[in-house]
Amino acid sequence: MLSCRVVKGRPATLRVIYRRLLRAFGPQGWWPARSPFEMMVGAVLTQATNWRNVERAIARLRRAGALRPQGFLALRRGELEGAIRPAGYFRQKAKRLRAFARWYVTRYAGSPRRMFRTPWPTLRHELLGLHGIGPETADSILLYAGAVPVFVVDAYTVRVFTRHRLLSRKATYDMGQRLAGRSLPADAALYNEFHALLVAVGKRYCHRRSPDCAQCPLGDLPHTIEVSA
DNA sequence: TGCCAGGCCGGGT
DNA sequence: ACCCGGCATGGC
Repeated sequence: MLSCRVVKGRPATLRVIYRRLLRAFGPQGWWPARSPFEMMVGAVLTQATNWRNVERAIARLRRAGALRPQGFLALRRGELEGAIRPAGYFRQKAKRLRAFARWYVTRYAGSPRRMFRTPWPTLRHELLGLHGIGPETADSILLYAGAVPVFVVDAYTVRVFTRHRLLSRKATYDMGQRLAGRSLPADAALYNEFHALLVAVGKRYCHRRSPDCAQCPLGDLPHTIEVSA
C-alpha cells in the first residue's frame, strides 16, 4: 500500500509543471463568467458535470433573467429545475442553488463587494456550511469570484498529481492544498491559471481509464518518486 | 453501447 | 473517521 500522506516533492516540481502546461496550452482565461454571481452559480452547476452541459444551463438561466440574484430567486422551483436540467442532477442542484442565492441575498445583499469584504477563512467556513457547497466549490468561489489565493483541488488535480507521483493514491483534499501551499507563492493569478491548466491537461491526457501519458506535455518530471511502500 | 464529466450529501459501518 | 449509493443529462 502507498502511504496516505503528502509525498515529499521538490519545490521546483510544481513550478516545472506549471511552466510546461502554460507553454503547451496557453492562458486559459478562467473563470468563463460575466459576473461573480454567474461564476458562483456555475461552480455549483459544474459539480461532477461536463462544462458543455453547464453552458447550456447557464444560457437558459440567462434567458430567464436568472443570472442576477433577484431574478434567480423569482423563479419557481419547477422553472429553475427546468432551466438547469441540461446540467444534470437538476433537482439536487436547484435546491443547492436556491440555498446559496438566499444566503447571498440575505447575508450580503447580493453584493460581491460585501461578500468578499469578509475575511476569507470566515467566508470559506460560511460557504462550507451551505447545503451543497463542499471544499472544491467553496475554494473555486473564493479564487475565481473573489481572487483569494486558495489553491483549488479537483479530480483532475488529484489525478495528474497522483500519476506523476506527487501525491499518494489516497490523497485527500487538504493534502493537495498543502502540497501547493508549500511549493508555490500565495498568488491568486497563479492559482487561477494553474487550476485551469490542470483541468485542460487532465481532460486531454489524464482520463480515469486510459491515461495517454505518452502524449502528455508534462512528460517526465524531475524528482517526483518519493512514495513510500 | 457504455463510460464519463471541473462533487456533495446522508446513512451505514 | 471512512465507505458507499444516489443524484441525471449529454457527448464521445
